[in-house]
Amino acid sequence: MARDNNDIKPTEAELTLLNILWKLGPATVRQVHETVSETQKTGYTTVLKILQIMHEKALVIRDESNRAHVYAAANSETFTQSSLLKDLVSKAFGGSTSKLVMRALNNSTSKEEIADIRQLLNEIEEQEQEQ
Amino acid sequence: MARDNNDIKPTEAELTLLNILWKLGPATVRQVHETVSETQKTGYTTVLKILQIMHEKALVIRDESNRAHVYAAANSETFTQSSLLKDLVSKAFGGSTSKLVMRALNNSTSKEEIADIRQLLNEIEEQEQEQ
DNA sequence: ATTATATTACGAACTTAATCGTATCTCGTG
DNA sequence: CACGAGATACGATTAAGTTCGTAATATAAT
Repeated sequence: MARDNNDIKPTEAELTLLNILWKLGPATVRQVHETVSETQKTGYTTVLKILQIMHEKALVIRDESNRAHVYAAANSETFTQSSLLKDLVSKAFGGSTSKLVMRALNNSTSKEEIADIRQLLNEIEEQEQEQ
Repeated sequence: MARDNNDIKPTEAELTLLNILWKLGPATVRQVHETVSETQKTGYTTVLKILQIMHEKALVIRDESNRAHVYAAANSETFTQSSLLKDLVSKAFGGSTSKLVMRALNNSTSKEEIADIRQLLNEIEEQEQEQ
């Protein structure tokens, strides 16, 4: 009742690699490892292994036509962000997205951010009007 | 660099029990187990064990003055929600709270919720004015 | 006091995640 | 064609999380 095709929650290490793949686009293990090494010390084979596991879980796709396989995120960053948010909403906010939003807003938001969010609220309401 | 006194991230099972404790207030293992049993089939000693581990981690406090220990969440629901949000913002939204908020708003929000959020934005801006 | 009952404590089993060393494979170059 | 560099595959290890059975303990009832 939650382990469907497209809704496997990435682990922490997996999310780190997904962030890199979203930034780089399709990339080899070597490229991913180089990028991850900028901020952490992690062995090459560790990165390889995690990418292989992610492939089994269908979190990434890979092109095996060349000797160095090329990995790419299976889902968009937006999609994954939404999944993670839904998960958190259901587990820590009693299913209420607006509660989550309000809690987040109380944490930290600058004037510009508030303006951006107001703008977005307007757009959402306009869209609803049209339907 | 993230494992301070008050910022241990509860696991999934732990969060389930915290939700119950926030709802019930201070409660015995039996009470927690009864509540959790409404939605899942979980053994009594499983609940006990998790609460004991949470006590070691200081996620809960307990009153041992009676035979049946009374457990209570160590941190408020609000505090924990904020912690979880900060964690998610840093791991999946590049540190941008407003990106998270906008993604959440795009997911699902009713007219009333939008109104509530607008209200909150106003209040936040007023507060900033005063400072 | 003895027994029954409810509770905590302890520890084992199983799973998943994360890490890495070693073995194996592939391909371009001499 | 042999070799070496660079790649993948495989398996072992460690740690954390989850679950629960059994032992030990404390309280209440007979």
